[in-house]
Amino acid sequence: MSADPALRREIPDATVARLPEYLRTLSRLAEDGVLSVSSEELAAAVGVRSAQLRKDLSHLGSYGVRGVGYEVETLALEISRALGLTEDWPVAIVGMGNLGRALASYSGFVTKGFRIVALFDDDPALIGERLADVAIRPLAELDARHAVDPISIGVIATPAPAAQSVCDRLVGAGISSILNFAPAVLSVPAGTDVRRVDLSTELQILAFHAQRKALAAGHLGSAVVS
Amino acid sequence: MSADPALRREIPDATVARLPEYLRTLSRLAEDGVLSVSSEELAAAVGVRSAQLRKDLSHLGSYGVRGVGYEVETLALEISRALGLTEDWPVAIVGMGNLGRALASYSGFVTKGFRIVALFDDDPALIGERLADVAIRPLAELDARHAVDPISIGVIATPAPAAQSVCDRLVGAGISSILNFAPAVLSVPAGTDVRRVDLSTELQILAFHAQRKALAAGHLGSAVVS
DNA sequence: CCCTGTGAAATAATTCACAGCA
DNA sequence: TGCTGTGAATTATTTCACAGGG
Repeated sequence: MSADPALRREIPDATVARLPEYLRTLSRLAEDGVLSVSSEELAAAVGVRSAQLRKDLSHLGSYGVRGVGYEVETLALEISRALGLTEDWPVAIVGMGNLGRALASYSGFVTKGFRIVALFDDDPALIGERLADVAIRPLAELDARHAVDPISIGVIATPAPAAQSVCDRLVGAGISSILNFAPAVLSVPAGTDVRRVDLSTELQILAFHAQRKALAAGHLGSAVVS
Repeated sequence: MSADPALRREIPDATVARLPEYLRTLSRLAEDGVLSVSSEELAAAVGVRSAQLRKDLSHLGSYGVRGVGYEVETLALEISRALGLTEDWPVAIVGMGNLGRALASYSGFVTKGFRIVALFDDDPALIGERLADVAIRPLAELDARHAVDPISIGVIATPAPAAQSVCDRLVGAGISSILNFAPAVLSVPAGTDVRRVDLSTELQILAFHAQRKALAAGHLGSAVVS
């Protein structure tokens, strides 16, 4: 009589950000033949505290068994459902350079419910090449392709200068969920959801931590001169 | 008489996570010839609130001018310094498939103070090939390479099955900062800093938002049946 | 004035600690 | 008994709102 708790209640952003990680670890456990895990075990495998894991999962509903733990298969399915991965998400990737190719063959894309249905690039030398069973087509065919068989998510993997114009084409075709790997900030009309992945952000944060460690360890800062 | 405020005080993680984005936007403004910005303008360009921007920057020190704003160049330099990007970070990339190649040529790596000094892959067909002015070498040469000219950060861009053994080699060579793009959770000794980038996480979060929007808009969940 | 930098207030996220069920 | 699920306490982050310098 009521919809999925995962969809009714507000799930905190911080929790949503961790769900993919839980799902990934559960998938690994399932591959290893593990049938059941306690919050303590799963939390350790993921690298969070068990209380946080339980609190996070409580936002999706009650899928554990008191005194026992969680059934791996069931929990993985419920997290998938909460994330929307049980729906069909036809994905198009634009830009078939090294990054686009890496994404097209990235195991996490294919195994997690995303269906790569179209690959676009305007380089004539690449047109017709097949990757992951999909032929590369020129971007001019986007609208026709979208009309025949709608695309839910567009992934931009072009160099930065092309990103905005590609984005405009995607939006123009009616695609409102866009994942942008190009190092460019895109402007889009309201109602379009753009997320950007910057491959160097984590490297910069790693440098920050390395610097702190170096300072704490040996040569303490530039000056503790009196 | 005291070290850099950026390095003395504790900078909140949430702030550190946003600094690369501020820096990127400032770089773009600098390219466009903008000399000065107010917190209001910069915050709008980045997509955060001006109060948050000012609070974040206050953790690094006082680099603004009251009544005027921030000098773009100066602020970019101070953020770079806080992140440790004014230090030299020699980076090695292991795994020269599509992802490794994409990373080697990723503009964000090179322009943000990271120096790619070594590329490794064990595929004999790739040995000797040059990318971004660096020749691909077999991983067996890691220790020798590290001894001659130390590597600060190792980037793993191999398929998942190879990731743990590559990681062990990096750690064995004495590299304690590792960025892992392989879809695998790595175990490392204490003192090693590993950060993982999962290319599908953001796609999953995008699907989550798309699902919510779909539910809110039209067909409201599976049941609001009385 | 205008805009920064920052205490104080409000909100969000995490952790604790235990009630309650299998 | 063992472990989940969750209120309550704690801690972190964000936002407000304004003092104060240029």
